[in-house]
Amino acid sequence: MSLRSSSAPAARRNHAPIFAALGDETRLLLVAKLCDGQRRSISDLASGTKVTRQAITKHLRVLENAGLVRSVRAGRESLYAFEPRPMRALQSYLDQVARQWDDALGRLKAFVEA
Amino acid sequence: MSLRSSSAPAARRNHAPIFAALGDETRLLLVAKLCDGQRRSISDLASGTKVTRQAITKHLRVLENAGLVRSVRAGRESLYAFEPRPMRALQSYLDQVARQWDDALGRLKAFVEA
DNA sequence: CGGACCGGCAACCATAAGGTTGCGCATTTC
DNA sequence: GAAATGCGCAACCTTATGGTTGCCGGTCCG
Repeated sequence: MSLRSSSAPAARRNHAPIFAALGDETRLLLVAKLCDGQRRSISDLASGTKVTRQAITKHLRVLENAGLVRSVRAGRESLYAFEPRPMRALQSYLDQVARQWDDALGRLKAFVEA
Repeated sequence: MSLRSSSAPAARRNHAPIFAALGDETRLLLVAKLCDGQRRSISDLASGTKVTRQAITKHLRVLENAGLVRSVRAGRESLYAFEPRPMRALQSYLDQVARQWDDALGRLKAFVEA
């Protein structure tokens, strides 16, 4: 399946927001903190960063809209947890691109050696 | 190696711009077109899209600054080629995160069954 | 009950991002 | 040489993004 087949545009439309959500240093930090499986509160996640709690809240919402984290309200605090599915989707997308590239190189090599 | 080890911040600083560069539908389309190994001119890449040539030029510059493509001037046209290294870096970063997540799940499972 | 803690909401600000139009300059092509 | 093609640059516009401050409502704990 080529990346330009009929289903590819949908794939791009789906993957672009996830890439965008990961395209920020602060959000990558949040993902790194959360992917150890622990649920964490906003204040917990904000401590140790240079920005305010509200900024972290905004970043968490971006991640949540991309499906990369999930939040549950627990008493007075809301706990965030990592959600692995979108990143697995990115992995297979990158694998597709890499495979396409390797195939192209393979054909070029075969052509040169012919 | 944990994602929060001393070298992890540098990794995030390096990877965030690449994720950001891929976080746009139009740029994902450009990457998909280019990862077949063919060099293409700007006008070529712009044909078939809904935006103007200048918009495509801007997107190509973003991709180039992220190291995802390389451009060579050839006569009156400038040809763009895919550059695989940054995406390979993203692959291993995503693999790291996934591994960390899987390890955490494994520990949780072991704890529950203990 | 009263204070401390957690978080949501709204307003606001500065800058970046994505896109357009217009123009000019090389390079091809006829 | 003249027309057409490919591109870069600059100006401009609109909206998104990342961040802040201030305030207010729950919730927990003494």
